[in-house]
Amino acid sequence: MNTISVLLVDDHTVVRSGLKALLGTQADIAVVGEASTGEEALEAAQEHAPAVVLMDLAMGAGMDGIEATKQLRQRNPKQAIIVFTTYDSDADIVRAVDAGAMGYLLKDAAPEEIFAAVRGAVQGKSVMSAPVASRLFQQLRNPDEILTPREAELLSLLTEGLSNRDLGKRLFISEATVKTHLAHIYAKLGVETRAAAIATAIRREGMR
Amino acid sequence: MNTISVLLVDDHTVVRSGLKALLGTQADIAVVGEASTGEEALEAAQEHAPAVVLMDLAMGAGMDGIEATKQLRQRNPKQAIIVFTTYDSDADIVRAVDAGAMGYLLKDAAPEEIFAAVRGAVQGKSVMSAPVASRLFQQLRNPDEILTPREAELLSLLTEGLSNRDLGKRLFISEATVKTHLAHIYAKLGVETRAAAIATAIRREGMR
DNA sequence: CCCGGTATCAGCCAAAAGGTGGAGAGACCA
DNA sequence: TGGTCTCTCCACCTTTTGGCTGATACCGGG
Repeated sequence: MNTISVLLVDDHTVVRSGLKALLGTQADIAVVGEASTGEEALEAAQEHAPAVVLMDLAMGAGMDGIEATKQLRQRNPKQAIIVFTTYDSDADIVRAVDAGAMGYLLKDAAPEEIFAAVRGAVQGKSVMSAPVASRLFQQLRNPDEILTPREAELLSLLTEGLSNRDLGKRLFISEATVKTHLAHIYAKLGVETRAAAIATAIRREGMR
Repeated sequence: MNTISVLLVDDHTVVRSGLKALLGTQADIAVVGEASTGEEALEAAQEHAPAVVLMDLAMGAGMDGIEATKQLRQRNPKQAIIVFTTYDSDADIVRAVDAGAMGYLLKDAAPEEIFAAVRGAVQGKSVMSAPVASRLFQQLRNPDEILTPREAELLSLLTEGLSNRDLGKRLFISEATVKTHLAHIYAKLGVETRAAAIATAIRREGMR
């Protein structure tokens, strides 16, 4: 069996060395490079031609993991990329899949899960952590919850704490229209108040 | 020079092994134990009597890092504990200091920073990452913004999207009292609506 | 060509939230 | 002991939100 070459992309030193140590225990897996930013990842991929890229989404500065994933796939459509990140937000999962990620692991994944994901990726298999799979499933099962572009725009402004009047001014629509959109958003999110909408929006689009 | 014994507490396998590898490069530092939950941390500290504990705040399940820190200090007031976590939230920093943490590092800290923190901790020195220090400074400079315990409690429930009535029921106080607290919170946070309060609260207490 | 989805707007009414001002009780500290 | 902080509560009033119903207009697919 060929050994699988892996490129690590993460801005946290400890995470990189942890992954390296972990993957080093496997005879058929070898870390051939590391990068701490999206830009470095592109260079390193060019240089080492890794079979699999383990990619963090949140990079301290510069190009983020999603963008790096897109560009890597653009340059080499066969490149296998596994997202390896801390939080599982609906938005990130969808964006990662769109960008062309083969798998989506959370950082608290068990070592076996990580090994399986790396081995699966070279065979074209998708592996993802259970919570991620569950969320993806939810997304597919609840198409009701997908907001229209306008609604999403409004929701995003809503999380800034704006009032209906301000939302109207900002979007050049009447307060009545704002209320209509909000009612739809509440229904889709399954909440009754703007407070709850903001809470779910911020939490699901990003963290925890 | 004596070698410094260190206990690692983090629910992420990769973070633990990364730290272990990193600290292993230093002749005067030795990892004597690992724990993935607060409960395990207490046991391990009892068993290994480490000079320094590196503690993650967010533990997947069970006792969190703050609570574990408190209890460790209670059992051994001289125990040096360094918080080592991903995000730097104002609330967490204050709570960690209250709980008795000696230092506060972010996970993207440079290796040298981590070594310095460990070495400093055994000498009673506090070391913290620059962003953390900056936030602490802000806290001290803006005492207006520090919420009372009750207000903080209310704010945290507020971010769940509860109504005033529900807040009252949950905290066993009248709706009038809820409104009073909210008015104070708004003033301290510099916002005018609950929506904005939730937005700032969630954003500042936790995530980027 | 009609239908479903989207985006826009209106009016009405009830409920919730916010602003103002005041007040009493307990804790803590100088 | 007097002052300050915190937590609790009240009344009154205005503004904001949310629920409901209904309407117009555009667009794209069947």
